Amino acid sequence: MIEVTYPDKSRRSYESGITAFAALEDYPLPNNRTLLAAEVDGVAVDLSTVLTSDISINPLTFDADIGKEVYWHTSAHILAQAVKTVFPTAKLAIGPPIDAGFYYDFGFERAFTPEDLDRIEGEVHSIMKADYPLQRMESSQKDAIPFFQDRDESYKVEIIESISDPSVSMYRQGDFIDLCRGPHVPSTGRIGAFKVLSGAGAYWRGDEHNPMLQRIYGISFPTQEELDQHLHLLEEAKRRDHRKLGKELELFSVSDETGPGLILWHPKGAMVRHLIETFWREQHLERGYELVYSPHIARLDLWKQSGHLDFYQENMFASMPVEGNAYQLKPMNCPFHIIIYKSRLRSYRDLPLRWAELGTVYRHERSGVLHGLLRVRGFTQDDAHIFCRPDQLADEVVGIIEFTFATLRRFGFEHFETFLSTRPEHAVGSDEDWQHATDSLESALQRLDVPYTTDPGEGVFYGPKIDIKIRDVLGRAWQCSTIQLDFNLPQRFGLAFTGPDGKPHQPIMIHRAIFGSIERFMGILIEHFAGAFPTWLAPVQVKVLTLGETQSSYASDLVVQLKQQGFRAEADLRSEKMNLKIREAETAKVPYMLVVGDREVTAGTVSIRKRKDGPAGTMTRAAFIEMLAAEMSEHVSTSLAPTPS
RNA sequence: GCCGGCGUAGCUCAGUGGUAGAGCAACGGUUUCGUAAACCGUAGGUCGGUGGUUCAAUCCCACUCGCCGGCUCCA
Repeated sequence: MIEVTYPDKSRRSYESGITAFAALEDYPLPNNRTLLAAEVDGVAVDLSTVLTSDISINPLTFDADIGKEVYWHTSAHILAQAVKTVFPTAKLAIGPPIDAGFYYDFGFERAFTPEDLDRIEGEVHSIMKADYPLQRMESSQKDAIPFFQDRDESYKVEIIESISDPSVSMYRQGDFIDLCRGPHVPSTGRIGAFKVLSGAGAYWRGDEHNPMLQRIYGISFPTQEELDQHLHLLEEAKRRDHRKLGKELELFSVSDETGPGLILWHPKGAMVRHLIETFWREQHLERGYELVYSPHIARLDLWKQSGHLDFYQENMFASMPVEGNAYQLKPMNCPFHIIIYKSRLRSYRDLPLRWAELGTVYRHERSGVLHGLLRVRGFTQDDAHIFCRPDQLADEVVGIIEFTFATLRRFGFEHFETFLSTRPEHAVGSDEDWQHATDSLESALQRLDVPYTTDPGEGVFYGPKIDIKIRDVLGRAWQCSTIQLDFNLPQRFGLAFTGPDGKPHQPIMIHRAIFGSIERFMGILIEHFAGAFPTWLAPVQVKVLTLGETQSSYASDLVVQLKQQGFRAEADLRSEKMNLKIREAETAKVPYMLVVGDREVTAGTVSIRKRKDGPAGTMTRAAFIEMLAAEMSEHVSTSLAPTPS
């Protein structure tokens, strides 16, 4: 007899040799989900797995992350089976689940066309309908290699040869057999709704020296409704694309004539950026930072000393000769702040020093990776460097984390994921330094009750770090904020402060950014708000719309009054119909439209229309200004909010 | 950088081996209008660039520039 423990802590005894399915058969599942697989002592397994000892078991459905992985992994196998049916010469590579869906890579002599994908999807549906059971088969490497050699599956052979375990597993569904660790759902009919999304090129094992494979992306869900919902989300993301909105709302552009990855900020986008930067500067001053500025180029020697020339050169633009000396366009701001630090002797009493700069840097990104505002070649980091004593480190990190979350919340983000990355294999700095630094980061997170995930070995070579990802309104995660400790640069530049003992000590350097890059953050903001910025960030907050010529002077006067109060207002005095003026103001995502006709002029009022909500009543000019000021003060620091009259 | 797709008016797009069209925008006029597109007219393009094939290229070919989707996630 064996004892099985369930997630609700209940226990049952069974004859040894029952399957996971039998143990879970009548266990209640939430949300009317189908049982897909099981987790036995924390390991995901097939439902057909035989249980022979005391274990704890957990049913896996689509609602669990691991359940989704299993589901999508099986879906990838179905995709592969379909491709092999339609194109028998395609070679199987790999087919893992990803964040949303899965892909499968194939070696094939040409790219798959949309027509190919349609045919493949048709075959996928008949495989689902056939409801083939997925059957696990164990094999030795010795047997598996010739098996896949016979089938001309050279990638699979290569994979088997790289596996250290002498035994491997394969899965069969119908006449399709794939090397696979598993687990899988019991049969192909368990997949409810399936969509082949797109094809793309991808290198074998992600290495550009390897052959290019043909990747097919897909997604599947238990129900058609969930699939439709997901496809709708993809459409929504497309609708919010910051590149599209950036053009429509005249925020920014990129021009062939200036070069790829270099952003031109148009007046409206520049206004939003100005508001963000002003807010940023004020917040830093309030929190005990000082502002610094540094030049865009520096002697190449500086970059030799910093080490960037050794380990970062491929991302740097080529240096330029100036009167016999080589100068370098900066890819980073840190060396400049370090030189400022070194400009005089520093006492332990001077620390911490917190220096912030909106520093514009230039990096040579490969042409294929450029993407709107999200991946560019010239961008402005909201950079800060903190120089502190080891005993100040934990408090500093706490301050930075608080500052970061407070700032991101101001921009409408509410969901975050925090990661702590520890020492990688190759690193500078002593074990004690790493230990102290990592402990400080960890204790700061714990003091603030921030939930976090540890990524062992994922730190940068010069120090451990905390990364914070934000989730936007569509649930997409974006990495923006980072807090990185650095043992390397202080050492390279010989930074020191004089301690109470009169001796020199090495300060700890913290690099940190909240937005990461202003360009990228604005791209994320545009998508998060779908271009409809909250009032405090809207480039135009109020548009006064006149019905006819007779209200022109009233409207112009009103705009002047609003501007005097610090609001961003414009008037539309054209002899156009009200419907058109409203349409254009709505399209431009202006938060407040003030309709002005003879009635309003006579009464000294404005008729308010709120963006998306429609007409919102009539009030006096003074009342409207007061309302607007009240709304602003809720969202903005004092100096950005206009004073109510 | 690599694979695939794409590049036609300011924007969104149609089109053909015989040197190009629509809607919107712009401009001129008419209209003075109450909560998401009034009407008429005018102008606007060496069809991304360079070279080649051809009697003839926006169309076919090569190169080049740019844009889009991808290129860690080890079965």
